[in-house]
Amino acid sequence: MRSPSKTKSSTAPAANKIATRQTPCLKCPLRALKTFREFQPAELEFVEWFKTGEFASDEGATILMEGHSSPHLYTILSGWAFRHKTLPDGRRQILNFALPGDFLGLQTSMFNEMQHSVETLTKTVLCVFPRDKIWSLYEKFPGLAYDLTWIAARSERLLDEQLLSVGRRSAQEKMAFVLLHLFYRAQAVGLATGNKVVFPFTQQHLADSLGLSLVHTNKTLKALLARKWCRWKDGTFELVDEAALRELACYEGDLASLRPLI
Amino acid sequence: MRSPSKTKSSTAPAANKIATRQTPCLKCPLRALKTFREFQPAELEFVEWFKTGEFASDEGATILMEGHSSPHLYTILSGWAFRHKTLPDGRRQILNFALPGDFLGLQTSMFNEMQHSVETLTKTVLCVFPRDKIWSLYEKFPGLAYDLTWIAARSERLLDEQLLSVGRRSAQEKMAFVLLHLFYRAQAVGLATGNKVVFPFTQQHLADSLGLSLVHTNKTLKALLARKWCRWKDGTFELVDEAALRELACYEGDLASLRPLI
DNA sequence: CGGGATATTGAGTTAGTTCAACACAGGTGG
DNA sequence: CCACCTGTGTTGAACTAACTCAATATCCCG
Repeated sequence: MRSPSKTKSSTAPAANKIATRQTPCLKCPLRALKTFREFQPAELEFVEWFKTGEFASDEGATILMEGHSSPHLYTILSGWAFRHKTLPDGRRQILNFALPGDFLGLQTSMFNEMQHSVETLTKTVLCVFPRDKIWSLYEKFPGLAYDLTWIAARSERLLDEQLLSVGRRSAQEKMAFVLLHLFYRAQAVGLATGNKVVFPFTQQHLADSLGLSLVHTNKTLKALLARKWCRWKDGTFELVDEAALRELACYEGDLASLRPLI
Repeated sequence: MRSPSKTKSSTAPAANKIATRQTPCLKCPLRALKTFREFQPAELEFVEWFKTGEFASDEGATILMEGHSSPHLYTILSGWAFRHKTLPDGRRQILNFALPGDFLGLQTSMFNEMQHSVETLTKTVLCVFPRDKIWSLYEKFPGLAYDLTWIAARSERLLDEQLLSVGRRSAQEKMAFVLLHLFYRAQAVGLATGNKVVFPFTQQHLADSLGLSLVHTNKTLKALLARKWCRWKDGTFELVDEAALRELACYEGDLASLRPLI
């Protein structure tokens, strides 16, 4: 049996929280991105009403916890986070990473209890929505309801891809795949500068995401970087030979279609 | 690199199809099960209208194909199927299994193109819904719209669990987990007789689901069966020591909550 | 009877794991 | 300012879970 990955979540449950209202949805910087679909004025007004505040969190904070429920749903306004599950002995699997524009806690509103945790990788600002208002969304704004289903279906799609990766790709392929995938996603929300993106996660996070041990993740990463198709130094990832990486990763879809932002 | 699992889908794309209307939703045998929530008369009437027919398929038939789109959504009325993805060189990952009451093809209605395939394991009867009618569901029946999101969130949950399994459980744990999981799901839709269920899949399917090779799957299964906590002979699975299996599998949730049936 | 799909088993190989040591950076308290 | 600590990254060595290859046994079906 594999030994648990002994990751200490550096900070204890969420520090510094601010619940002040700051960014009006109308001026949400994410809406400007061409990644997101445009809203009707009425929809926007509703979302404005739906949003009850913002939540600023430190890095390494646990936003939602496995086995607990939460009265809130969240959208990431800025920052990175990740969803994960752990086995009783501590082995951890990162399910996926969450970037600005991503929705968190849909399970909360559907099932009451979360079966995974969410932890931040950076300082993060979240838009907060009360789950008890969600029903009025379904009643009054079928377009937004459709969007919610769309969002859930999209996560499912990402998970499918991740599952294929963890189950059937070799370590090197997995590595190439995840780096490329995260690069594309970051790029889609405007986090890329040319072919560079700041990656806020550690090798331990990659290991837990890919289902590999830390040591082997390190060796695999080294081997991949030695190919010179990408660089990763001082927290910054740089894509050099996209085609070569895609080939290695068996990367097919682009997953970067137009999406809603609730 | 692992070699592709050379699985030949026995039958070519779907054989014998019958598109006659047979089971009125009102008398749907699945609705009788306590697993599914009750519908309002108006909802039922709508679903009746939404459903355009039934589709009877042979075993081993491909219902939906990766990279293609489909004008239909499906619900399984009877039979087993599975969703899967493949890499260019043929390595296959089974994403999950689908049982009666499960919804297929939500991705079709949200994204146009499927990124996974769906294949039957047994003779299967599917309820057919045209995707172009789905919008009226959102407009007129928020309750059903909510259900659709619920269904998508549930699949996500199952995938989370599956991902944890493939990424972090040992072969033996994976095996125990998947058998237990499928037993529970089959039981929930009335396919169990006492502690026995007919499992229609082969070891190759298990291998592709767990991310293991066929040979190792066989050896792992043998070793598990040698523990006498369950039996599997002539296609019938029998649960003997549930507690022991759960312990081995690190099985936690039950995933068998009340659900909608569209 | 022959062919195809499935299950089984043994033997050798390898990808990935575990253990252990060390290097480096940043942060803290004396 | 230094000593110390903790989180992160690196590397080598030994081990093992899982893989590949290959052969054989069944069974079902036409």
